[in-house]
Amino acid sequence: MQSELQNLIATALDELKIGYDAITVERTKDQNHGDFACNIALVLAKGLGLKPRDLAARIVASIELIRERGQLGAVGSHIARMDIAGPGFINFHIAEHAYRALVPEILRQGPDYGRAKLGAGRRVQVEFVSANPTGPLHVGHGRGAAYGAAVADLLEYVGFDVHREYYVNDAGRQMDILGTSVWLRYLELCGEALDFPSNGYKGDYVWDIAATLHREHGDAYRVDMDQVRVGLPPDEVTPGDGGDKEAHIDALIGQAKHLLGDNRWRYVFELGLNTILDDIRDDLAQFGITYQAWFSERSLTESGAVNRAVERLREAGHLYEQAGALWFRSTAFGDEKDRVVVRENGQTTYFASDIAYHMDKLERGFDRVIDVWGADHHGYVPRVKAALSALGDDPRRLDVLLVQFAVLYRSGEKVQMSTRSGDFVTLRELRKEVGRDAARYFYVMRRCEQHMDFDLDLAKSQSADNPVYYVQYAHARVASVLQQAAERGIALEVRPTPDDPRLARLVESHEISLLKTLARWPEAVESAALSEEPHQLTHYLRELANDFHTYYNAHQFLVDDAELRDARVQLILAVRVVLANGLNLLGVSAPDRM
RNA sequence: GCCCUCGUAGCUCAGCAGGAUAGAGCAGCCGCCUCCUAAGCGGCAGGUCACAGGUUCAAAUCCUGUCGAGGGCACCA
Repeated sequence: MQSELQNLIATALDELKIGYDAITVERTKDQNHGDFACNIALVLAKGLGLKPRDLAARIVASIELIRERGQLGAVGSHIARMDIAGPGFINFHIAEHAYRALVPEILRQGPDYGRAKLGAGRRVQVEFVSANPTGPLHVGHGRGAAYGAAVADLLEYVGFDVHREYYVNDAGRQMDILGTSVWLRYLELCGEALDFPSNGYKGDYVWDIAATLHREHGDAYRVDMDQVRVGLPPDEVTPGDGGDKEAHIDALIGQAKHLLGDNRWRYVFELGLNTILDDIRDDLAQFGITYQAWFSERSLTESGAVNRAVERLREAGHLYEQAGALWFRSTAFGDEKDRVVVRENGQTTYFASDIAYHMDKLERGFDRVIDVWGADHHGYVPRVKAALSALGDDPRRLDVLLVQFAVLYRSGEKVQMSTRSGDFVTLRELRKEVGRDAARYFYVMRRCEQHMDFDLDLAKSQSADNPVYYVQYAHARVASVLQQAAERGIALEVRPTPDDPRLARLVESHEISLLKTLARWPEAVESAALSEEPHQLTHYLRELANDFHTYYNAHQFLVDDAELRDARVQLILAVRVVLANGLNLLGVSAPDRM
């Protein structure tokens, strides 16, 4: 509709021999301004030395002329009226019959109503969550999960070929700390007395993994604590007690690797990694999120991709040595400071892996690559983009979406969290407490760059205040009406046929406004997808549900007049289709009964 | 100190590739079930769009500065 109007105005301007750059046609905010508005007269008036309203009048007159010549086609009959308003806007009023014709169309398309081909099959990779497998997902990851999944699903819906990926940080010091934590808990289960390191992972899940090791392998991994303690620098138990928790945990990792030997260390390490990864995978699946790939960081080293990336940077002349380390001159590409890629000890950094990973992504041929990261990683964006530029790639192919933290509130109180101490709310606990639907919906209600207050009490409440139930209830109500019809033995004739004359019976203001809202759905999807803002969907759905509830309260659907009844039922069936499509895109169920 | 994000109604937030009288949900007040689920609907009230400049036909929206909130500035991941 919008593009048809744009073409129409373009034709009129050509006719008037007026040049222009772009024509914007927008939905109006105010019903009194019609359905669509165009500001072209305001934009062009000054250059032409005309008053905006006069120019607008000439454009409208030109359109009328074209219409009289019968050169407008279908659009011509869709425009009921054109007004010149305010400072010089041209307002278009769309005929009601154009809206009514949408009902059979929506019913015919069903789950595909709103689907688009904008992406034209272009390949997009969306990487999201990618939390370190050092513990279960917590509520912070939940937001990235819900948001990333919604963006991916939206892009797919508008025609992109979407590849969802989870980057598994299965290498590095944090994983070593996890392996060591598991082993120490295991030693405790074996009866060894020890002071658990302040920097170790203290969550109960570490005990669980240790218990598995103990149950399946008895004392096979046991080492005398006196041996472990040899040469161990003191831990920092309370701040300022002279200990060093970093040095302490690093020494413990060294002891674990040394005392267990390669094979046994590897086993403990893998047990921890795999147990947690399985848990994360299961957790996300129950949250309605599945991936096309789980990409291992270690595989980048093993396949030689990391070395290859470093080599490419070296060949391009972007590396230099200093203080025994190899640095990437990222400042040449807008970063704040240069970054180390190979450490003094010869090990590559996490950043080097990330360069290799992003290089790999682009080599795999994705037209676009989207990373969903926590906002705490924002400082990381310039250096990754710098690396892509240095490799000769276009950094604009990478889009990094930063998700702000979610702060939980319970009875008005902020819920405190800290990963390391094990004192955090897991995603699993959140799902258990508020349910998958509420969690998925609440997480995407806000723009991702907006700090979010997650009100647990509201998410749990089965009341009108809860926006999820509000939308789901509208869906359930439609089902309920059908149920009623069946119980009363009313035979509904609601198979969609084009030009169904009975639809002309939809004349109430509630019906017209509902039709207009339904017509906006494809635009809402397109806008939400292209701007990567699923919250636009939640706003749209609330509006649609509100229009429906208002209609429900104002009019009876199952009336005696069969024509009117069938027309109304078709309308609410169309509402059900759109509600279901919207909820489905957000990973929320569309129940028939509540 | 430098960088990023944010500041809109009592609260939580939309609106921000400039557009017409700044919207919604909670909370508050007043109404609506002999009728398809009241998990619903209608109405009233509520604003210096943090502040100060600038850009222009037009600024909550763009630019600069100030103040405030959060985050980031590792040879950690």
